[in-house]
Amino acid sequence: MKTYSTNEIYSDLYEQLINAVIPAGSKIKPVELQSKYGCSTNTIRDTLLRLSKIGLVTFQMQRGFRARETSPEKRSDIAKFRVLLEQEGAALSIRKAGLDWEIRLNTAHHKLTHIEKLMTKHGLTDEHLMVWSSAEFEFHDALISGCASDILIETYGHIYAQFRQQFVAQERDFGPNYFESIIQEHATILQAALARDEKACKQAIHDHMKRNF
Amino acid sequence: MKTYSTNEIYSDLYEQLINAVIPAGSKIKPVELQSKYGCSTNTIRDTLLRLSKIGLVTFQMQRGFRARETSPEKRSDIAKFRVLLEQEGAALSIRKAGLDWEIRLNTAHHKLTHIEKLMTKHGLTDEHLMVWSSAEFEFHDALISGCASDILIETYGHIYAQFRQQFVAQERDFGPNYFESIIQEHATILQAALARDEKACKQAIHDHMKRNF
DNA sequence: ATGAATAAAAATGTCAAAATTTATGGATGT
DNA sequence: ACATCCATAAATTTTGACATTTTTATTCAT
Repeated sequence: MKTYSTNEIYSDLYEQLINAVIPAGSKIKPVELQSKYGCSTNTIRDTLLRLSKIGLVTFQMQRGFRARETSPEKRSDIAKFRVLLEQEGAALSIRKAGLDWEIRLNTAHHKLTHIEKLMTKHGLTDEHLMVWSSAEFEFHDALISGCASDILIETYGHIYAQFRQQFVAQERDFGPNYFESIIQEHATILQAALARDEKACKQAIHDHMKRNF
Repeated sequence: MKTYSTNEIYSDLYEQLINAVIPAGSKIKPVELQSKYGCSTNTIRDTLLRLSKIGLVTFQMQRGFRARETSPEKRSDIAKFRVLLEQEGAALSIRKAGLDWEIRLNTAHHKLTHIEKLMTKHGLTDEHLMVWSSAEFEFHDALISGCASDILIETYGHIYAQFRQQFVAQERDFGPNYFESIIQEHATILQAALARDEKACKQAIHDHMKRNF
């Protein structure tokens, strides 16, 4: 049986929360995870406190931990907030960032479309979805990476994680035309960003997310 | 000697971080706090992990805790980000909120000016500064409280705390005309908000903070 | 002197168990 | 049937000891 280092426990729980293996809103009891990870309850507690920093886990004194709850209102809320941050980050990047930002963004987009095309062809395995998931984050992260605001980037990371947690939970029709739309939307965002068109980029970000409002 | 409950330890450390009694960037060692609070090092660790959620404390595996660092760039960064969130929160409130929001805001402003006038008269004791500090937060919090976005309000709270931590640290001339300007700025924000003038309100928020950019 | 290597000290992380608090289920009385 | 109380079980928090890692101080060779 596999043994886990503390960092691996963190990553593993992170993945499970992001992918709703631990469903949003469900209670998380250190005692139950102890045996799986082969460590003390205290180590689990420690890890869960660290996960509560990014907001994937909520914590209340004397009543332990929960995977952050979800509801239609909360999903809408987080989607709108994500748009706000991403629009601002992208606009600042367009205004301030240089060539290396363009390259970073282009690279991330290239990787992303590569995977997305694979997925439209072969359908979506769990493994593909995992890779896509991180490529998608890297693209959006690259988009705002030239904004020169550490706190915005940090916060965006948290919000993106919560967004994933909330939306992966609910079933969606990942039909073939779903990914085709997504591919188009990402391309539009990229184009506007590289053209240094602030307004168009904000619009494209909004359009990309509006199905989640 | 006073004994501390865990929640009191949390609050006490919170205050010390906000008011730079624990200076920004300094190391925080559980062993040293243990004796003061009469508990085990582990309880301190637990509390510090919880404080790291709001960003007052940074944590790195194997190298413990620090009060979040500060620098001119970081102060500028956090001030601008605070403006972004507050502008958005205020604009949404203006658009969506009703009478109870107006009352809440008005009440908070009334309390705030009351204290600010006291301070211009009698100079500023540490105790006054403490009261002012929380009244100032309550005003700004009330301003965005009608935005109907829990995640925005939650995030704003964290950012406001970090803002305090970073700016209280550095000396400022709290001269008599400092507070007079502040009083005027708060009044301008209030007016614009109650007049439901989104643009003017955003401008007033920007002007209120721009000395910190 | 300078810097790498090493030893000593300090700080941090992990554990298992005890103490505390909260949740659960059943008996009692209305 | 319904609520209240109590006893029991379960979960959470705290502790103090121990293992590991990092930091600091010292030695040694260049």
